Order: sequence, then C-alpha cells, then structure tokens
Amino acid sequence: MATAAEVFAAQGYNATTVRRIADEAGMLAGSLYYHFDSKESILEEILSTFLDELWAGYDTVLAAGLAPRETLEALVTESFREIDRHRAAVAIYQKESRHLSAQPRFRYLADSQRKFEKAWLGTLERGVATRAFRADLDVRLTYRFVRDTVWVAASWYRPDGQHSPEEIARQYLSMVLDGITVRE
Amino acid sequence: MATAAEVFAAQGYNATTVRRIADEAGMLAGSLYYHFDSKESILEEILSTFLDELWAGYDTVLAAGLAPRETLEALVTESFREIDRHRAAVAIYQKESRHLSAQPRFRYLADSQRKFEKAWLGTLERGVATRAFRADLDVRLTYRFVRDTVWVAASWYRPDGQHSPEEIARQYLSMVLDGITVRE
Amino acid sequence: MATAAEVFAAQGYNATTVRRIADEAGMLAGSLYYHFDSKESILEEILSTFLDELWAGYDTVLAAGLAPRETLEALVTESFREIDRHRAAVAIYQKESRHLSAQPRFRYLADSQRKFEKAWLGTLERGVATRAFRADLDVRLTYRFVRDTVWVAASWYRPDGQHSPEEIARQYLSMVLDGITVRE
Amino acid sequence: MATAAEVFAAQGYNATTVRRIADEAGMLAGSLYYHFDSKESILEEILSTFLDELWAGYDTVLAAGLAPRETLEALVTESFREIDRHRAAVAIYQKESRHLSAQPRFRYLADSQRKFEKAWLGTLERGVATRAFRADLDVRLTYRFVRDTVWVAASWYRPDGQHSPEEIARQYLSMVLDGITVRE
DNA sequence: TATGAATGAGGATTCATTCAT
DNA sequence: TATGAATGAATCCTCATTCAT
Repeated sequence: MATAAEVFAAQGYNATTVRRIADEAGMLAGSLYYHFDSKESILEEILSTFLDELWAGYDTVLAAGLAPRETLEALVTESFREIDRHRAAVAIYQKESRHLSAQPRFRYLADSQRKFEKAWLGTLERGVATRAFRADLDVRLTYRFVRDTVWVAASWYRPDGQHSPEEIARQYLSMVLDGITVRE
Repeated sequence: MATAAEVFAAQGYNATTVRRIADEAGMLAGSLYYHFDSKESILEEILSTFLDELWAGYDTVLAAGLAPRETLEALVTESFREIDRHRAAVAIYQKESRHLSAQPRFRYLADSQRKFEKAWLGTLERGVATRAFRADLDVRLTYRFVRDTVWVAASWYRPDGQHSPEEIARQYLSMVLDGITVRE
Repeated sequence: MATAAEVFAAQGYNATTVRRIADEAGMLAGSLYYHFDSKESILEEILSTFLDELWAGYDTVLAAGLAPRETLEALVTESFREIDRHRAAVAIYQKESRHLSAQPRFRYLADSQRKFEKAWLGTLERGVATRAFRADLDVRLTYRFVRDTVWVAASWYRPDGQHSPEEIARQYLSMVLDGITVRE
Repeated sequence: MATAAEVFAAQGYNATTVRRIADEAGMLAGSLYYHFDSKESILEEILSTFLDELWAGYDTVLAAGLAPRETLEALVTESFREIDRHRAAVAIYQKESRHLSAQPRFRYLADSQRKFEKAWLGTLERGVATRAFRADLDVRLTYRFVRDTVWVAASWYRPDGQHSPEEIARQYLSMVLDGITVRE
C-alpha cells in the first residue's frame, strides 16, 4: 500500500504498471492479486485511508468551536500535518481526483470535496461576518486560492526537509493573514 | 491541437487515447499521423507553444525594469492572462511536467522551470532587499506558495466565468500582498 | 466468424483462446479487436446469426397451418437443414447455452428456448388432441427426447457425409413416428 | 469429488476454478492438493468411477444372453439408472469427452466409446438379422439417435423429479420401439 | 489528406499449482 | 490436514503506430 502510493504519486496512476508496484514490493505482479482485487482497489484504499484520517482531524478542529481566524489556523496546520503523513496519497488525490470522481466507485471523493468546501468556505464567511477577515475580497476566490496552495504543497514537500509541517503552516498563515508587504 | 489539448487536460495524457483525439477532431486515428509524428509530439507542440508565449510575456515584464512589487504584480497578472489563453496547456503542464521533464525530449520543461524560478525568486529577493517585502518569511517557501497558487488556478478557471483574468490577479495580489485580516 | 465458430465448436468456448482464432484466421490476436469488441461478442454474433436464421425457417413452417404430424415432419426437416448450414453454431449452442443464458447479454437464448418449447410441445399436444399421436406417452418427456436427439446430431453430423439433411430427417422421423420394431 | 462433479457439470470443466471447488467443499484452494494431484486428476477420477460402474452394469446385461429387443430394453434401462446415480458425471462426460479423448491420459474414454458402440450397434444389427427390428432403417443412424437421446437426458434429468429412471426408460423404449403415431 | 485494416508490444488479470508453516 | 502467501504462465484486451489504397 505505502509502496503503491509512492509509485502512483511519482508516476501517475495510469502510467504506473502493476508490475512496477510488485517489483517495488518485492513480489511478482500476479501476487498482488492475492491482497487486492485490482489496481483500482489499491488506489481506492490509499485514498479512502487518507480521507478518513483527514476528516478525523478536521472534525476535531471543527468541533472545537473556535473563532474563524483560529479555525482557519487550525485547519491549515492540520492540513500540513496530513500532507506530512500522507504525502503520496495527497499527491495522488491532487492529480487524479477530478477524473476519478466521475466513477461511482469513487463517489466519496466528490462527497468529501463538498464537505471540504463547506468547512473552509464557511469558516471564511464567518470570518467576514465577524469582521475578522476583509469584506472586499471575493470569498469564493479566496477559498480557492487558500485551498490550492495548501494542497499543492504535497508536490514539493519532503518529510525529511528542513521545515516541519507546523513551521510551514505558520509561514503560510503569516503570508495569507498579514500579506508579504512590509508595513510601517 | 486545440482539441487534443482539451482532451489531454480533461483526462490526462496517458489516459487519453489517440483514437479519442481523432474522434473529437472528426477523423480516424490513423489519419492523425499525417499531421503529427506521434502522440508525444502533439503533447510537445502543445506545451512548447504555451511556454513560448508565456516567456514572450514574462520577458517583456522583466525587461521593463520595474520595482519588485510592480514586477510581482505584472508577473501575476501576466500569468493569469496566460491561463486565460492556454487553460488546457497549463492544466496539462501542471499534471505532466514533473514526470515528463525526465525525458530528453522535454528537457526544455526543466530549463523553463529554472528560468521561472530565477525570475520569481529573484523578484521576491529583490523585494526583501529593498524592504518592499517582509524579511521574516522564508523566501523560498513564499515563492512556492505564490507559484503554486497561480498555476493551479488553471484547474478551476473557466474562460467564460464571471471574473476576468485581471480581476482574479487583482484579488490574488491583494490577498498575498496585504493579507486577508482586517486591519484598523 | 466462420473460423471462430469452427474453433469454438471443436474446443469449447472457454478452452479456445483468442490467439487460436486469430491464427486460424491468418492474423494476430490484437487484430481481431478491430472487427469485434470482445471474445464474447464473437460468440454472441455467431449464436444470434444462427438463431435468426433458425427462426426464419421455423416461422415459415409454423405459419403454414399444417396438421400436427406434418408440422412435426417439417420442423424436424428444417432443423436438420439448419444443422447442415450452421453445424458449428449448433454445436456451440448445445454446449454453452445453459450457462450463457444466465448472463443478461445472452438473455435472448432463454427467450428463444421458450419459443422453441412452445412450438414443439404445442405441436405434440395438438397431435395428441387430434388423435394423430399416442395419448399414453408423457408429452413433455417425448418433447425432450425429440428435441435432444435432433440437436445433438450436430455433434456427429458432417456436411460432406453420405446422408443429406433431408435423408437424415426422413430416417429419424420414420423411427420416431413408427418405431423400430418390425410389425406384421 | 461429488462436490467437484456438481460444479464441473454446472459450469463446465474449464470454466470451473479450483478455488470454486474448494469453496464449495469448505476449504481453501491450496488444501485440495493434499487430496488430489491436479484439477485434471479430479476430473479423471470422476469420469473413471462413472465408467467403471457403467460397464459393470452393461457387462451384466450383455452376459445375460437375452434376445436383441430385450437386450436393448435392458441397456436403456440400465443407462437411465446410471444417469440417476451419476447425473453430474454423465453431464461432464457429454460436454468434455470429445476434446478430452485426444489426451493420452483420457485414452480410456475413447476405448469405452468403442466398446459402447460395439455393444449397442451389435444389438441393433442382431435385431435386424432376427427380424426383430426394421431392416429399412440405416442401423448406424439409428444407433446414433438412440445413443444421443439416452445420454443427453442427463442434461435435464433431476433425481428428485416426478419420473423414476425406470419410468423414463419405459416411455423412451415405447417411443423408439413402437413410434408415437396412433395405430388402429 | 483520409481510410481501414492490421501490427505487436505491453498491460491488467486469472488461475492452477507450490510450499513453508 | 489445512492455511496463506506466493508463483508464473497464460489470457483477454488496449493502443500507438504503420501502410497500402
């Protein structure tokens, strides 16, 4: 599973052969089918495992009843932690979710997407209402920018890099919340 | 070409069959080979056309000798304009460039990437030096955030949407430069 | 198609490889897929072609309004003619129809079976009613005997053998109608 | 063995997986190999057990020195009894014997076939010679008809049906010996 | 320019079989 | 006796590509 996730993330799902996964796992291609029904079911398990954990974290944050700004901070931090733990799965999700969510088997991807939007967009909107966040920005656009930046990080993040997930989250939040311009 | 780009963007390069492209173009698969050498060469032409135009725009901006902040604004605006004009190509680039740039044929992708980094990172660093941008942020991290957010926009941007590229750029810049927090 | 039918009949559908069919047809296995969607669709086309022709013949007989005995004679003769023309298809039908008719795609096999039973059993019952056929035999059992014997003939029939279909039909009818016992 | 025979009969030998047999027998596929050498040896044992019993019965009949008509009656009755006892094996035999008898391992199928033909054809010929059976029918054709009808019965016979094997034999013999036509 | 037919190299998957435990 | 994990050959099918017409 972890092996397969790495290969999928590195080469893309379609470009990855079952043989390659098996090689990497030290067995023959046919042997994989003792453990998995199909290539697709490997993918499914990777993604659903990731999403389950992601939502466990998100739900905790959302249930905490924090103010909008603190909620946003917590969501961002939690997201970078998930990227740290599931880098490969996140990368796969980024590349494949769009065309996968059309298939009935991957319906849950679209469901997750909707819940996700509700959580983030809701937080931003609450922030605008409580005058924590600026009202002159298009919330929907802001949501997209924030969402994308967080998740695309999976494409360059290296778990053994010089920045911890928390540090990355801190820097990112600082940029998004306060801007990069010097202020006197 | 345009047709192929759309299909590649929608389904991914590997998942797109030559037949599908031909169907969409109203001919048979074999007939494509009168116009192109191979599936890969279609991809190459799509990407290089896009990159050529992108660099024409960027080079103009960079040659203008603007201050860091104005350069950043111009680069972002130019980028969203390119997304508007080459949405499909940008989407393909996002998904495929990483594993393509390994091949000799697509060396130019890596070259472009390097030039790209030099232009953006350089601008940010100049900004820090001239005290236009904050010095307490990791520049490299900021670069990645900004770069990603701009380009991933290709995945949700719709040319006929309610926001013009310039408007999107304006909002994005406002967020990144000033932050989303309300300030008194 | 004819080639495939021969091979299916000789070796059984499951035991026949696509490669074998292609070999026999003088092409490569992959080339078959230009003409057919799948191995199964070859089978389907073979069987449906046969059944269509069979029913064209049967319907003519049934529409002629003959007396039961003459109807039976015509059905038997028509059947042996179909065996002569579609020997391979009939042999395949015999071996595979039972487990195929479970699949939705081959629903029409079961439909045909039902029409078939109605035609033959109906004729026998009419014959009993008009006192052309004996009333002391179980009609259903008789139907099965007659039906089976006719169609299993496909397994030994050779188109270039010494008996024409009509001659075989004549002998068979003579046996079934009059018995093999010498009568004084 | 009995389990395997049922599955082979229902789905065909080739279409039956070793795993399916094991499932049905309440064990894992690998465990079967403690009891059998191979899938083929299961098949062989099923068929040879059946043929041994069949010939025990036939030999008793043939050794009794009956007149042709009585011999025929006894053979038919004995056959339906065997179908009653070995329905699955007979069904398998019907479907698979042709292409199996090519293999050296299943030579005995062809041998049996020859002995079988000798017994039945011989009985019919003796009957023609003693003027018990009609001389105007092609004996060989009659043999095939009779043989087929008897054995194909395995495909529809249900041990718990409303007719005993003896009753089926009686009806069948009545049809073949006397014909289905009403006689005054 | 386009077609239709083929090619052939893979790719996912199946399955009888093996074997250490 | 049975299990679970693996093997590897074979199978169906896909698809980029070729080429005579």
